[in-house]
Amino acid sequence: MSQDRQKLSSGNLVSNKRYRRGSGRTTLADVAKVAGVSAQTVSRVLNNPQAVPPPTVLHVRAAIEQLRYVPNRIAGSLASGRSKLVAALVPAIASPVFLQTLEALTQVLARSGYQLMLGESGYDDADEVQLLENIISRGPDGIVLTRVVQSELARQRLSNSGIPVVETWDLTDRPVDMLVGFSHERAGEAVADLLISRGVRRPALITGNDPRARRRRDGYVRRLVARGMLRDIDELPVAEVSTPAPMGHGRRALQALLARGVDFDGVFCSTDMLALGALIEARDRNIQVPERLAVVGFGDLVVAADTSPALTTVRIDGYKMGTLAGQCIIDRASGVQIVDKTVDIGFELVIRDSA
Amino acid sequence: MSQDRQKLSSGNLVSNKRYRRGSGRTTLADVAKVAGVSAQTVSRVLNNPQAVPPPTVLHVRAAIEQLRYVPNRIAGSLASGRSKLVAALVPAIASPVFLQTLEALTQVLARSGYQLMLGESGYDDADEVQLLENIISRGPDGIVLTRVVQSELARQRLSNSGIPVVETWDLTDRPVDMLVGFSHERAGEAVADLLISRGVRRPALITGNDPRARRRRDGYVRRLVARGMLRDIDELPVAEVSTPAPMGHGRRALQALLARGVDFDGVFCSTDMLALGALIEARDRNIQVPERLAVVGFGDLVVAADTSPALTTVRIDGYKMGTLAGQCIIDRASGVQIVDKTVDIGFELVIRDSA
DNA sequence: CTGAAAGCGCTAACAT
DNA sequence: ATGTTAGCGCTTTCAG
Repeated sequence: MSQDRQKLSSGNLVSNKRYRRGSGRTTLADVAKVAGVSAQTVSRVLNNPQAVPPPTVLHVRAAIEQLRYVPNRIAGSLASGRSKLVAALVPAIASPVFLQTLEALTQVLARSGYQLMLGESGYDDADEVQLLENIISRGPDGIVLTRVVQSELARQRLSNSGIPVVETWDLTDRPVDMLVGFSHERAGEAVADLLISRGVRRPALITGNDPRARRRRDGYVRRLVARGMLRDIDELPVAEVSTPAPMGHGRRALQALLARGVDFDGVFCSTDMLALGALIEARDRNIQVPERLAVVGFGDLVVAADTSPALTTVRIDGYKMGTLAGQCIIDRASGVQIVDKTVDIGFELVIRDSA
Repeated sequence: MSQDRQKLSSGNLVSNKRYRRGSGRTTLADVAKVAGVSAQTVSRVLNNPQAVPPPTVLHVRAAIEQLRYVPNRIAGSLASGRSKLVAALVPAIASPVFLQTLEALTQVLARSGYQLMLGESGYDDADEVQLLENIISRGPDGIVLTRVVQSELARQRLSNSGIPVVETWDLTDRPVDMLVGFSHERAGEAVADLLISRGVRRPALITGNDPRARRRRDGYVRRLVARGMLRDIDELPVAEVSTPAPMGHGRRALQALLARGVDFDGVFCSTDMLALGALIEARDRNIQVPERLAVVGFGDLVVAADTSPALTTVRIDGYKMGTLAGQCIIDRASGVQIVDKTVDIGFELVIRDSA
């Protein structure tokens, strides 16, 4: 299979220094030799077959089969400057929130021959820069972030790299590059309005402690105050848990709220996971939902439709965000001019039975 | 910043052909020039600093900072034959089952400077070979599969590639290379025993249709037959749903089973998701769990502990599998001899309230 | 401890 | 339509 490598074997008149040889794996050159064409032609068959007459294509393909040749894309990437790799960064892999986005992204990208590189950024900004530098050094053709870039240094590194960047799951006035997201503040406001319209008089809040949950809280509180339900945030019964919060935290948060003895008849949970926990806890305590307690979640996880009572929540189309983000990068790679570098995909209230 | 590139600028006496130049980005050579050392020394500072005297290290690091140099690992990978990339393949990204494995993997790998490449294999074997070839062509230093390799062709391609492979979440007599998993048959058997020991007389089954769920079913049925609970599988009330199955499928599967009018007092659900759905449906219909219906899940998702009643299930340590798989690859990369190429991490029955 | 040379396997640019 | 040449940016090898 690789006994055909002998270039330089007798040449090199200067000395008999023995510099390293190939890895022994089959290369383009091997295929070219067997097929009786140049390496370039093999490369064309692989990357741009319509530039080669069909008989030649067939012939070369036969040689590829025969040698079981697998191209080395690392070499290809170095030569071409394109890696066909896209990096995605999520705060926490185990969090179900970004799964649909990731799945959509993987699928759009796969269709165009891209592969996904996954990184975990955490919720804090500890080594944002370092992680990004590691990613950049691997030369992806695009970077998708499921959050907005935090530090100024990170944003500089990103734009210096020249790599297309898509920030998602949030909105900002100063995107690094492209942006596909929605307003957490407005989502919070919408939930406040909803609860009020459902006759809730004394709203409460169960929330994660990440920046985006805080902004949902801010929108929620602002609107509650604006509509005269509260004087300020100190009047709101709040249970804060650390992100990412599993369902159990929702149960215990509702317990904690109840234990305070303050009366409330509606609760906005900053994630569906928390809401699910609240729902279970309420049921266990025979608190009627939504009659005695209205519960609203956020995210519209797949499970939300099948809880009992079915969860009223804010639908975020993670799938769409992933698809759009992937499309942005593919478009950019193929030189398409992106007109709207910022897309607000909005959100949607899904009224089910819990509020 | 990159005005220092002039090698060949006046040379090249033969002709003035203008072949492509560099990308314009800062390279190792640029740093070397600024620091007044050779490229080699800069490379050493980056990859093996203890081989360079501290003052030189500092000096070179300053130049790196000054130029905001980010190494090009693609070039490094090509030259060294090591990419510091590890590929992971999961059947479905949106499935919560493999999340812990993925997270653990990402974390162990990140600690050693590796980055994860993620691929979605699907549950069927449609283009296993093609996907693998795509992965292999990117030269990962390891491949982690969250299933056992199906086709003979795929297994050949993998072993020919010479890349370390870890299959996980299953057991087989013929692993491609390394294996970290557990026996689905035995898990099924254990559930049968558990249900019987809890006084269940007429067991039922809600199951996904993927190969591994089938093997859990096989173990379950075999044991039930062996213990005289059934004559054969046809006597078992079974609801089969397609994998990956969201919670709603569990609700509807229980409905379907109930609608048949056949009596049963215990049900093994092939995933926790299905069990959660069954639990909700049972509660909605006022079927007491576990008194009138014992429910057992599989997987021990984080939520399982916080349902009501808390879910009795089979605990699979996905985190451990991910950690071990990552370790296998790191060890292999550092030349450590792996003694046990197959590790059975087993499983554990977690008895809670639902059975 | 440091540097020069060679080459990793491929593709872009140019020439035919 | 196909081949030739140079070079992508780094690391390995070898020599000082």
